[in-house]
Amino acid sequence: MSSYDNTHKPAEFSLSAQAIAARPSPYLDQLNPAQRAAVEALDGPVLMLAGAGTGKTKALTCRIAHLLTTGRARPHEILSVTFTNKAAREMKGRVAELLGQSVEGMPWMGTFHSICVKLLRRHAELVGLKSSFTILDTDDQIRLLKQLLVASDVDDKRWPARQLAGIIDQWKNRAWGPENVPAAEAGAFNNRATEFYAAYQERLKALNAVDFGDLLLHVVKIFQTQPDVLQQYQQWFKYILVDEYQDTNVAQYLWLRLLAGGHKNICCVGDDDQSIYGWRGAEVGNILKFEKDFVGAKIVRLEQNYRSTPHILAAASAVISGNTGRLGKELWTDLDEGEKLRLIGHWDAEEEARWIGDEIEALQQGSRGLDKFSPDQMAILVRASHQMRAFEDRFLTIGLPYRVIGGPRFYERMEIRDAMAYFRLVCSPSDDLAFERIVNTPKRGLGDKAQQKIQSMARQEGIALTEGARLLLEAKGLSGKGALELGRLVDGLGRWRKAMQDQSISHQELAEVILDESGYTEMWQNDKTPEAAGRLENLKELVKALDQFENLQGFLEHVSLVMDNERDEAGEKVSIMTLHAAKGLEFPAVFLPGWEDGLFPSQRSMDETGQRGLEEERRLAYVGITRAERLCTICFAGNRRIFGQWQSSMPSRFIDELPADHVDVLTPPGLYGGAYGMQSEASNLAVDMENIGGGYASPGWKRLQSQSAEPPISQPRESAHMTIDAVAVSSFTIGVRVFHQKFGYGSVSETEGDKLTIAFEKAGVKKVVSRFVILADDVPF
DNA sequence: TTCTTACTGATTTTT
DNA sequence: TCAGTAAGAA
Repeated sequence: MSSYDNTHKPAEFSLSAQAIAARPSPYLDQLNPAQRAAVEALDGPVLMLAGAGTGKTKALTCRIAHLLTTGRARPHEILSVTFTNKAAREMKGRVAELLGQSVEGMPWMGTFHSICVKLLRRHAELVGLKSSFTILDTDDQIRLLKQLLVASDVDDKRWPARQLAGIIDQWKNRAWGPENVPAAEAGAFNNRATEFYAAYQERLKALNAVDFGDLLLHVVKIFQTQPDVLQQYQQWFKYILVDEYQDTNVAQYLWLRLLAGGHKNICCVGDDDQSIYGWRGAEVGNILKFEKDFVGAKIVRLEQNYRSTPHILAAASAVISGNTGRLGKELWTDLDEGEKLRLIGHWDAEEEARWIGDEIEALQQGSRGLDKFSPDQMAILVRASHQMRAFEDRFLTIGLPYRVIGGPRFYERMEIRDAMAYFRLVCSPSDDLAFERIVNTPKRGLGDKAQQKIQSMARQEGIALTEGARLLLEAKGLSGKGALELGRLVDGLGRWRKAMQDQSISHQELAEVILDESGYTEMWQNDKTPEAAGRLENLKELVKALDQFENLQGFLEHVSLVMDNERDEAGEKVSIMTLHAAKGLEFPAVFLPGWEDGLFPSQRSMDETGQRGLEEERRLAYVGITRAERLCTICFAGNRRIFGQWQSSMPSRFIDELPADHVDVLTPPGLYGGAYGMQSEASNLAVDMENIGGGYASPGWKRLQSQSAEPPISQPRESAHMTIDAVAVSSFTIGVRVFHQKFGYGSVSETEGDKLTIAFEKAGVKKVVSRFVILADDVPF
């Protein structure tokens, strides 16, 4: 049967286990040699370097199946960690499929966070918490910090709570407690970050609450300080599997190291080339130094790609080869050659969106000489979400069905969070954060002053806000509408709580009653904004989701970690998403717009983390290209409106890194078709392309572009030739009348280097780079 | 207290 | 550009 090394068999390899092991393992036959090696190397540390599209999940799930089938471990002895709930679900499903039975018995398959919740609920008292602790999300976290800042008289304009939250998160990612922050880092936030960090942790403890970072950190702390507890789990988890290891942060790394310290059977799967979450604390270093951390580690490379054509792989490999310090992989495929990548430049983002829209329609019809692609086989992957708008606008006008993936998660929506705050308050009346959130939502006439009275009453008596409110009412500390409404709220909370305890109605009905009687539903019904209907819809969905849980309590415990945005909108639609959201997905045809320096690679990335940032951007490019199965189209635009300002840019330096042999350069029809009335002579392609971005001097682009034998798609219709004059900067002085391609006529009102402020007759006052306007007198008519 | 208007400042976002 | 917030008006 399998070929694993017998000398590594555990001593307690019992007869029954052997009998189980004798069962056939047909799944092994579906694996290629590398995958099979990764599956069969069961003992000791293993690093599975799985390139994009190499069947990583298959190997991982087969490994679990193999552990079970060979009797190495029982389902509850395998710790299997992923980053997302989606990945965990998929893994569960696929293991079940392999084994032909459900894996309900794998309680330790889940996300880092969900597993930590489970551990922390068991051992909460060891870090001074009660096991009923609540989990705060980013929103609660920021509001809490804001309170601390206000209490310390910090101007939260100069020092926003959001920024402090970011700093604390980063520190938690690196497993630094308030005492451990290195002196070199402590200068952040006006030298007060550590101080507020400590205060924040105090406050969390008082509220019996944790944030996402704490979930890991507390567990690590327990493991570090309670050897007996650690040992118990080290022995319990015979085998550990980790997905997306390149995305682990320091805290997660420590957690894994501690847990793997016993049996040392840890298998980490990842791809250093797909590490794109460095800005969130992920440490590529973790995967790079795996061999050092886990002595005797076996490294298996999965390099056969089943997803993409050779052209696509060649392009991806060429781009990623620009990075240093890689573990190194060479993807290959035995698929047919397929289409080269396509590269095309446009005048601006609208033109880019128009062209991609047209192209998608053409591909649907099969009129590009290729197979037909249905809309759901095509995706547009952008660097930044603001790029999506142009596509949405365009697709709406041409009636192309699309779906945006990503965006705010379900449970992050305002209405869901409000509703949950009500539920929280009913379940635990001392949840002050929840109380603050909903006292005046819907509007009850309880403004700052009334809320302060409640606060001071509660603080005086050392009680929760709900109680404080009750006392305040009894003491007649409020009057008028506010008093009446607050009374109704307090009564309501008591009534709902009682109903919950009596179990007189189902928890679903209770939820509806709460939302109705509190006036929350009504608030949205009376709302005239276009979103209101959707919000009511979401609330309905929330109530529906309750039926998967025993009671409100159970729902609240899981919801913050488990509810995601998996709305599988039916229908064939083109997907629009960020490159980050696309990781792990694949599409037959992929469009990668916005490949311009400054946008992609993002200027900010490069400014903030320099070379490291650039390399992460390059990995993002690699992720983007490798999403494509058969057709990959890269676009860039010469001009883009960013924050309302027109900016021109150079094609991305990553375009220079594309291998010319694998790329077709297309000619944008808009240049000739006169979408903007701009005409040029067909033979003048090079000149015009230079003008698009304002002097495209990038050598790679010139090289690619000169190779292109592609004739113009459409011929000039009119003879009027407009030259964009790049040397005329000096002739733009204040008061001069000028003409701009897009904005029309206007007069210069200010000059600043090569930037002009122009009052356009139709388009209003704009700042424009001088090379995009010409003197009105020179307009050839 | 709440509604309105002016201002500011802005990637990526698994949990 | 536009969303989210902060200070002023009813």
